[in-house]
Amino acid sequence: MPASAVFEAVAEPTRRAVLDLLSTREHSVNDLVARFDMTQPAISHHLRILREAGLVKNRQVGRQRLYRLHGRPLREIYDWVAHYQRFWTDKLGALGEHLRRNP
Amino acid sequence: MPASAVFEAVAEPTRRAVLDLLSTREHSVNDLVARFDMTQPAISHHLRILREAGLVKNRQVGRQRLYRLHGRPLREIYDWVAHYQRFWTDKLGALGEHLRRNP
DNA sequence: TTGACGCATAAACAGTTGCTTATGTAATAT
DNA sequence: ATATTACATAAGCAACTGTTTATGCGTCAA
Repeated sequence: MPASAVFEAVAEPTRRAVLDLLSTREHSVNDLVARFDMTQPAISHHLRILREAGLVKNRQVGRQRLYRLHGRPLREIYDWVAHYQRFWTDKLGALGEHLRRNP
Repeated sequence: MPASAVFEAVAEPTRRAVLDLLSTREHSVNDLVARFDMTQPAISHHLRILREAGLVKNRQVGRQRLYRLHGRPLREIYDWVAHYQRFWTDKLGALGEHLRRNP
Protein backbone atom coordinates (compact mmCIF):
# COMPACT_ATOMS: atom_id res chain seq x y z
CA MET A 1 0.00 0.00 0.00
CA PRO A 2 2.66 2.55 -0.96
CA ALA A 3 1.25 6.03 -1.36
CA SER A 4 2.48 6.27 -4.89
CA ALA A 5 0.49 3.24 -6.10
CA VAL A 6 -2.29 5.60 -7.10
CA PHE A 7 0.06 7.82 -9.09
CA GLU A 8 1.51 4.82 -10.89
CA ALA A 9 -1.89 3.32 -11.59
CA VAL A 10 -3.07 6.52 -13.19
CA ALA A 11 0.10 7.10 -15.20
CA GLU A 12 -0.97 4.50 -17.76
CA PRO A 13 -3.25 5.84 -20.54
CA THR A 14 -5.33 2.66 -20.83
CA ARG A 15 -6.03 2.70 -17.11
CA ARG A 16 -7.10 6.34 -17.21
CA ALA A 17 -9.44 5.44 -20.06
CA VAL A 18 -10.86 2.58 -18.01
CA LEU A 19 -11.52 4.92 -15.10
CA ASP A 20 -13.18 7.36 -17.46
CA LEU A 21 -15.50 4.60 -18.68
CA LEU A 22 -16.26 3.47 -15.16
CA SER A 23 -17.07 7.02 -14.11
CA THR A 24 -20.27 6.81 -16.19
CA ARG A 25 -21.48 3.34 -15.19
CA GLU A 26 -20.51 -0.15 -14.13
CA HIS A 27 -18.83 -2.29 -16.78
CA SER A 28 -18.23 -5.98 -16.99
CA VAL A 29 -14.75 -7.11 -18.01
CA ASN A 30 -16.04 -8.07 -21.45
CA ASP A 31 -17.62 -4.63 -21.85
CA LEU A 32 -14.18 -3.13 -21.27
CA VAL A 33 -12.41 -5.62 -23.51
CA ALA A 34 -14.74 -4.62 -26.34
CA ARG A 35 -13.67 -0.99 -25.91
CA PHE A 36 -9.93 -1.52 -26.28
CA ASP A 37 -7.76 -3.18 -28.87
CA MET A 38 -6.32 -5.55 -26.35
CA THR A 39 -6.87 -9.10 -25.12
CA GLN A 40 -8.94 -9.95 -22.07
CA PRO A 41 -5.94 -10.89 -19.88
CA ALA A 42 -4.38 -7.51 -20.62
CA ILE A 43 -7.53 -5.76 -19.42
CA SER A 44 -7.74 -8.02 -16.38
CA HIS A 45 -4.17 -7.11 -15.56
CA HIS A 46 -4.94 -3.38 -15.70
CA LEU A 47 -8.01 -3.99 -13.56
CA ARG A 48 -5.89 -5.75 -10.99
CA ILE A 49 -3.55 -2.80 -10.72
CA LEU A 50 -6.50 -0.44 -10.38
CA ARG A 51 -8.01 -2.76 -7.77
CA GLU A 52 -4.80 -2.91 -5.75
CA ALA A 53 -4.63 0.87 -5.83
CA GLY A 54 -8.16 0.95 -4.45
CA LEU A 55 -9.47 2.77 -7.50
CA VAL A 56 -12.05 0.19 -8.54
CA LYS A 57 -14.27 -2.31 -6.78
CA ASN A 58 -16.13 -5.22 -8.29
CA ARG A 59 -19.07 -7.45 -7.55
CA GLN A 60 -19.90 -10.77 -9.06
CA VAL A 61 -23.20 -11.20 -10.88
CA GLY A 62 -23.57 -14.62 -12.40
CA ARG A 63 -20.38 -15.24 -14.22
CA GLN A 64 -19.66 -11.58 -14.80
CA ARG A 65 -17.52 -9.29 -12.67
CA LEU A 66 -18.99 -5.82 -12.69
CA TYR A 67 -16.39 -3.16 -12.02
CA ARG A 68 -17.19 0.25 -10.65
CA LEU A 69 -15.11 3.29 -9.87
CA HIS A 70 -13.97 4.06 -6.35
CA GLY A 71 -12.69 7.59 -6.57
CA ARG A 72 -11.55 8.29 -3.04
CA PRO A 73 -7.84 7.46 -3.57
CA LEU A 74 -7.75 10.04 -6.35
CA ARG A 75 -7.98 12.65 -3.65
CA GLU A 76 -4.33 12.03 -2.87
CA ILE A 77 -3.42 13.14 -6.39
CA TYR A 78 -5.80 16.05 -6.20
CA ASP A 79 -4.35 17.26 -2.93
CA TRP A 80 -0.80 16.98 -4.19
CA VAL A 81 -1.38 18.81 -7.44
CA ALA A 82 -3.61 21.44 -5.85
CA HIS A 83 -0.58 22.72 -3.95
CA TYR A 84 0.90 23.77 -7.27
CA GLN A 85 -2.17 25.61 -8.43
CA ARG A 86 -0.58 29.02 -7.95
CA PHE A 87 2.10 28.02 -10.43
CA TRP A 88 -0.33 28.08 -13.30
CA THR A 89 -3.12 30.40 -12.16
CA ASP A 90 -0.68 33.23 -11.45
CA LYS A 91 0.62 34.74 -14.66
CA LEU A 92 3.68 35.97 -12.83
CA GLY A 93 5.15 32.55 -12.29
CA ALA A 94 7.23 31.43 -9.34
CA LEU A 95 9.55 34.42 -9.07
CA GLY A 96 6.77 36.94 -9.35
CA GLU A 97 4.76 34.96 -6.87
CA HIS A 98 7.62 35.08 -4.42
CA LEU A 99 8.02 38.81 -4.88
CA ARG A 100 4.29 39.34 -4.49
CA ARG A 101 4.26 37.43 -1.21
CA ASN A 102 7.49 38.99 0.09
CA PRO A 103 7.31 42.61 -1.01
CA MET B 1 5.11 15.40 -26.40
CA PRO B 2 2.49 12.79 -25.58
CA ALA B 3 -0.13 14.06 -23.20
CA SER B 4 0.67 11.38 -20.69
CA ALA B 5 4.32 12.44 -20.31
CA VAL B 6 3.29 14.61 -17.39
CA PHE B 7 1.47 11.77 -15.67
CA GLU B 8 4.46 9.48 -16.12
CA ALA B 9 6.91 12.12 -14.94
CA VAL B 10 4.95 12.64 -11.76
CA ALA B 11 4.37 8.95 -11.07
CA GLU B 12 7.91 8.60 -9.75
CA PRO B 13 8.33 9.46 -6.03
CA THR B 14 11.79 10.98 -6.43
CA ARG B 15 10.55 13.27 -9.17
CA ARG B 16 7.61 14.41 -7.06
CA ALA B 17 10.06 15.16 -4.26
CA VAL B 18 12.21 17.17 -6.67
CA LEU B 19 9.20 19.20 -7.72
CA ASP B 20 8.32 19.78 -4.08
CA LEU B 21 11.81 21.12 -3.44
CA LEU B 22 11.71 23.32 -6.52
CA SER B 23 8.36 24.73 -5.46
CA THR B 24 10.11 26.60 -2.66
CA ARG B 25 13.13 27.94 -4.56
CA GLU B 26 15.59 27.34 -7.35
CA HIS B 27 18.09 24.53 -6.79
CA SER B 28 21.31 23.66 -8.51
CA VAL B 29 21.85 20.05 -9.51
CA ASN B 30 24.31 19.59 -6.67
CA ASP B 31 21.78 21.00 -4.23
CA LEU B 32 19.38 18.30 -5.32
CA VAL B 33 21.99 15.56 -5.27
CA ALA B 34 22.72 16.43 -1.65
CA ARG B 35 19.06 15.89 -0.79
CA PHE B 36 18.73 12.36 -2.14
CA ASP B 37 20.63 9.16 -1.57
CA MET B 38 21.46 8.86 -5.24
CA THR B 39 24.31 9.66 -7.60
CA GLN B 40 24.45 12.83 -9.68
CA PRO B 41 23.72 11.10 -13.00
CA ALA B 42 20.58 9.59 -11.48
CA ILE B 43 19.36 13.05 -10.49
CA SER B 44 20.29 14.45 -13.89
CA HIS B 45 18.27 11.69 -15.48
CA HIS B 46 15.19 12.57 -13.43
CA LEU B 47 15.71 16.22 -14.28
CA ARG B 48 15.81 15.38 -17.96
CA ILE B 49 12.46 13.60 -17.73
CA LEU B 50 10.97 16.52 -15.84
CA ARG B 51 12.46 18.90 -18.43
CA GLU B 52 11.03 16.96 -21.35
CA ALA B 53 7.64 16.98 -19.66
CA GLY B 54 7.93 20.76 -19.41
CA LEU B 55 7.77 20.66 -15.61
CA VAL B 56 11.11 22.33 -14.95
CA LYS B 57 13.22 24.98 -16.63
CA ASN B 58 16.84 25.76 -16.01
CA ARG B 59 19.29 28.57 -16.48
CA GLN B 60 23.02 28.45 -16.44
CA VAL B 61 24.92 30.54 -13.91
CA GLY B 62 28.62 29.97 -14.06
CA ARG B 63 29.05 26.24 -14.11
CA GLN B 64 25.85 25.60 -12.26
CA ARG B 65 22.48 24.77 -13.75
CA LEU B 66 19.75 26.30 -11.63
CA TYR B 67 16.50 24.44 -11.98
CA ARG B 68 13.13 25.97 -11.27
CA LEU B 69 9.60 24.67 -11.32
CA HIS B 70 7.32 25.27 -14.27
CA GLY B 71 3.92 24.26 -13.00
CA ARG B 72 1.69 24.85 -15.99
CA PRO B 73 1.71 21.27 -17.34
CA LEU B 74 0.42 20.10 -13.95
CA ARG B 75 -2.86 21.66 -14.89
CA GLU B 76 -3.51 18.72 -17.18
CA ILE B 77 -3.43 16.42 -14.16
CA TYR B 78 -5.49 18.80 -12.11
CA ASP B 79 -8.17 19.05 -14.78
CA TRP B 80 -8.32 15.30 -15.22
CA VAL B 81 -8.58 14.49 -11.54
CA ALA B 82 -10.99 17.33 -10.80
CA HIS B 83 -13.59 15.58 -12.92
CA TYR B 84 -13.66 12.83 -10.31
CA GLN B 85 -14.10 15.16 -7.39
CA ARG B 86 -17.72 14.16 -6.80
CA PHE B 87 -16.54 10.58 -6.25
CA TRP B 88 -14.88 11.49 -3.02
CA THR B 89 -16.67 14.63 -1.83
CA ASP B 90 -20.04 12.88 -1.93
CA LYS B 91 -20.35 10.44 0.95
CA LEU B 92 -22.93 8.50 -0.98
CA GLY B 93 -20.46 7.19 -3.49
CA ALA B 94 -21.14 6.47 -7.14
CA LEU B 95 -24.44 4.64 -6.78
CA GLY B 96 -25.88 7.18 -4.35
CA GLU B 97 -24.69 9.93 -6.62
CA HIS B 98 -26.51 8.36 -9.52
CA LEU B 99 -29.70 8.02 -7.49
CA ARG B 100 -29.42 11.61 -6.27
CA ARG B 101 -29.12 12.87 -9.81
CA ASN B 102 -31.82 10.57 -11.18
CA PRO B 103 -34.47 10.46 -8.48
C1' DT C 1 -23.49 -33.88 -16.99
C1' DT C 2 -21.35 -31.90 -20.58
C1' DG C 3 -20.04 -28.02 -22.89
C1' DA C 4 -19.65 -23.08 -23.46
C1' DC C 5 -18.96 -18.66 -21.21
C1' DG C 6 -16.65 -14.99 -18.23
C1' DC C 7 -12.93 -14.09 -15.99
C1' DA C 8 -8.41 -14.72 -13.32
C1' DT C 9 -3.92 -16.35 -13.29
C1' DA C 10 0.55 -18.28 -15.11
C1' DA C 11 4.29 -18.33 -18.21
C1' DA C 12 7.02 -16.12 -21.45
C1' DC C 13 9.01 -12.22 -23.71
C1' DA C 14 10.37 -7.62 -25.67
C1' DG C 15 10.67 -3.08 -24.29
C1' DT C 16 11.23 0.32 -20.71
C1' DT C 17 12.88 2.23 -16.28
C1' DG C 18 15.98 3.52 -12.68
C1' DC C 19 20.14 2.98 -11.22
C1' DT C 20 25.30 2.47 -11.47
C1' DT C 21 30.14 3.46 -13.25
C1' DA C 22 32.69 5.65 -16.87
C1' DT C 23 33.48 9.45 -19.82
C1' DG C 24 32.95 14.00 -22.00
C1' DT C 25 32.55 19.12 -21.79
C1' DA C 26 32.29 23.78 -20.53
C1' DA C 27 33.36 27.05 -16.89
C1' DT C 28 36.19 28.46 -13.06
C1' DA C 29 40.37 28.46 -10.28
C1' DT C 30 45.34 28.04 -9.66
C1' DA D 1 48.26 26.06 -19.22
C1' DT D 2 46.55 22.80 -16.01
C1' DA D 3 43.62 21.13 -12.65
C1' DT D 4 39.12 21.21 -10.63
C1' DT D 5 34.30 21.85 -10.47
C1' DA D 6 29.42 21.18 -12.09
C1' DC D 7 26.94 18.99 -14.93
C1' DA D 8 25.38 16.06 -19.11
C1' DT D 9 25.62 11.98 -21.57
C1' DA D 10 26.86 7.06 -22.67
C1' DA D 11 27.08 2.27 -21.66
C1' DG D 12 25.61 -1.47 -19.07
C1' DC D 13 22.48 -4.05 -16.22
C1' DA D 14 18.82 -5.92 -13.07
C1' DA D 15 14.18 -5.15 -12.23
C1' DC D 16 9.83 -3.90 -13.71
C1' DT D 17 5.86 -3.22 -17.36
C1' DG D 18 2.67 -4.22 -20.74
C1' DT D 19 1.46 -7.49 -23.72
C1' DT D 20 0.43 -12.22 -25.70
C1' DT D 21 -0.78 -17.25 -25.57
C1' DA D 22 -2.01 -20.98 -22.57
C1' DT D 23 -4.47 -22.72 -18.77
C1' DG D 24 -7.62 -23.14 -14.83
C1' DC D 25 -11.86 -22.40 -12.30
C1' DG D 26 -16.53 -21.22 -11.23
C1' DT D 27 -21.15 -20.31 -13.44
C1' DC D 28 -24.72 -20.97 -16.61
C1' DA D 29 -27.04 -23.56 -20.55
C1' DA D 30 -28.39 -27.69 -23.11
